[in-house]
Amino acid sequence: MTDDRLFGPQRQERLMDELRRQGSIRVREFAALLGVSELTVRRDIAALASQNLLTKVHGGATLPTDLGPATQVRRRGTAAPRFTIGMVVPSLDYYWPAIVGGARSAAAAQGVQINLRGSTYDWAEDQRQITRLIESQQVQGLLLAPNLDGDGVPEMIEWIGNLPVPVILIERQPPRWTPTKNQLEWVRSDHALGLEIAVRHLHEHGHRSIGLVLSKGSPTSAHLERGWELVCADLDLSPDLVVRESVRMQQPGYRETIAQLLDRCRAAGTTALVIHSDPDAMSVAQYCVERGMAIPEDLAIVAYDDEVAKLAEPAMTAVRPPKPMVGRTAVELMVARLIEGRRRPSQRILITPELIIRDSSIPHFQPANQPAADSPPGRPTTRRAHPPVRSSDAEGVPVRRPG
Amino acid sequence: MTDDRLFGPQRQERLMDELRRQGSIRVREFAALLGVSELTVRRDIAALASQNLLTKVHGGATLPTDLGPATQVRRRGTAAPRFTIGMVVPSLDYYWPAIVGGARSAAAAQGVQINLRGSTYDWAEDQRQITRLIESQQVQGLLLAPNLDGDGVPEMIEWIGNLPVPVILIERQPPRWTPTKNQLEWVRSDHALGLEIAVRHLHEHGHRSIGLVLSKGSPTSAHLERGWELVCADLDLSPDLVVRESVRMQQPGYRETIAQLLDRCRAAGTTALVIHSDPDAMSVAQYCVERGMAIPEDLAIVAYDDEVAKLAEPAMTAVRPPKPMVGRTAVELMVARLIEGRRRPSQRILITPELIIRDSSIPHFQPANQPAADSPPGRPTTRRAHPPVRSSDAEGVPVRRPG
DNA sequence: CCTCCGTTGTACGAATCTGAACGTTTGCGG
DNA sequence: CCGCAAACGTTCAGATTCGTACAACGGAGG
Repeated sequence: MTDDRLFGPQRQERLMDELRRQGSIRVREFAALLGVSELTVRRDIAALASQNLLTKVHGGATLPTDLGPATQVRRRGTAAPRFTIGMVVPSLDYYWPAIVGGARSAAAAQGVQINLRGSTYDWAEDQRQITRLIESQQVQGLLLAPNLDGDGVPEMIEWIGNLPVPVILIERQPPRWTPTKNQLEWVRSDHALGLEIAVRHLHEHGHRSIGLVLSKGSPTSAHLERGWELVCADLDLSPDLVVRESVRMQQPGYRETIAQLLDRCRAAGTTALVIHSDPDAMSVAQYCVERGMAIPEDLAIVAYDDEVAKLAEPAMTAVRPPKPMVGRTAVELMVARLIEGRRRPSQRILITPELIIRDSSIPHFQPANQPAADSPPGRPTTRRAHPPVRSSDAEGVPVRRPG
Repeated sequence: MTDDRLFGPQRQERLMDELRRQGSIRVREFAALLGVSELTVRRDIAALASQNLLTKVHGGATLPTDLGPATQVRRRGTAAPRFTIGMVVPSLDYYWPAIVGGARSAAAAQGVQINLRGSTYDWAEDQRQITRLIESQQVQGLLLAPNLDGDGVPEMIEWIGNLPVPVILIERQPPRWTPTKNQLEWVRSDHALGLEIAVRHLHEHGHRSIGLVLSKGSPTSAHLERGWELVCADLDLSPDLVVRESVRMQQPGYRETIAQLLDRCRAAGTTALVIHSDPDAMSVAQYCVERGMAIPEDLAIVAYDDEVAKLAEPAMTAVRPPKPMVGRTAVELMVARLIEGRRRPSQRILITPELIIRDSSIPHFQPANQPAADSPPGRPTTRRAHPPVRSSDAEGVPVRRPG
């Protein structure tokens, strides 16, 4: 509670800060913001302009631009400078719609536009789409999700890094170091951690032999497998029971695969499974029910991914990758990048998936609260400000941030 | 405790302390606070300003900044929700002021307040400060940087995770998984990558035997060492020449340490060093100059950290950790967390350091004279080479195991 | 006890910062 | 092309702050 008034240099620093954030400043607004006269703001702007730290324009100031003086400061009311961001995702009907949705909603909030292209998991096709977007001259930035599993990754990264617009990878992680001036930025779900959360959830409820079913060919699998190894080592579990076959219904021979899986479980005394892709998990659950196995009691299941898990019977406990948040964060990061330019340090962001506890992992019980069966070590009995979220509360209603 | 009168140096220390806490000082207020005359305060400020410890401004003083000095503000009258964020950092006079500065400026822009506490690298003291902040009931969130090197880390993490307000760690990375409903969030500089950038810079300019000097006891060292191992493996360099002794001037016996270091360099044919902490790097550089070694030509040096590197002679090439950005990002993340509540998925953010190329790593370009004497086969041109990048070695990108 | 010297406090003119007024310029719409 | 409204910047005035000049205070040493 000192004094609201700032020193001149502080004011100027603040102004530059706002400028870097917003891309432009209007004299009137900034004067009101700081509670100083407009004249003072103009004086500050003049001083900063004389050092080439900003460009004076009628109505305010903008970041100094190499491309000649900017047009005109945005009028009040418009939320932000308008950009168009290109987005190329490998699929428009699986996994990605939620990410695109998050990106769109963030774009709307930021006053920018998304130019979406569906591609495939093939790099050549990606390249085609990207080239087309660039050549259209309509996009100032790109959100990409190329497949980084195959060969030629360094070449891909270099090609991407040399595009004339900033790029942010979504749900992809390039090599540690990229041969570009600014390291390539990315935003992705931390699937390894998501898997770990699932396994620890099962472990906390007494399961000591846990298996993992992976969908072959998904870029996610690699992360899941890594998380699997780490968590098994930490919890002293055997990491051996891993199946790398899709057990989805459409898959030919899926029943045999499931049968073999269950045999292995029986042999190893395994009481819980984490299954990648909730349709696969549902497939296993249904098979079990047909065979007379009770789902949480005889075999606990946690699905990885939460597209349809809540529709299953019983409703599936599932790890929900933060897809909308990935899209949203990528857009916000891109807007910041576009506004602040290449001097902004690059960021790499991991977002944590969420465990949605439903009925396939722990027995459904009545409101009368009973602590988990046998609680392994590390039960923080401290005060919980907010109780953990149970299934019913996860309606699938996306949380939209205000603004 | 003592008599109410302080001696000059004590007063100045107090002033610096207040300055680091508040980001700025007003002569009138500080004079009233200490019960001395304003003139005395001005004299103190003038003295400190002459040592570049602060920047004198009309009405008081601010922390020194690169350009147009100043930082913090308090915004008023706008509709943004008001929060107060507690911040506990282990030191107020080394490394952290820049982070605090970034946090303050972001806080100003977001219309929130920072309640800063200086602590030590000792957990008990941290705990005391944190408890005090919580009990004051004045903070809605906490930015913490506890020392995670010693024992009892799981307990610390759990204690932190059960605080009644959200927490974000800055420049610290807790274990992969934390036993809280929402995984603990953090924002930190990617020092490992920063080191890699430094090494690759040297590698690009022809150096094939590179050494590393680490400051013992710094939390940063572990990250640097990790980056060192990774980059050496990638570039096929020997990772053996690592010194873990401070070579700073104050250090007793630093000259012997440097002498031994240079002996090892000579023996191994090492032509370049990365040295943690720019004062240490300057110390080595000065020693070399005294011994008649030319700095970029006979031994290239990249300093890690960029507090004073630009003041050296020759000006030091340095890796600059993105400290202000770390502070800023943490505040922005906290504000988002406070607005959106605990349903917002947690994020972990890595920010890339920046390589500031000055004169200690590549020969200063001279227009008329000879090209660089007989430096290693690097080109003084600015064209960027494209060093090889191995594909699947990135941290977090697992190698798929057969069977 | 006295003097020397460094530090601190008071006084006051100079310098700086800020804001209001007002004539001039710029941008925008008809 | 013209006119209006907003934005700009020069000028002046009020308030605050700065720093030199000089006096007062207190400890160290002779």
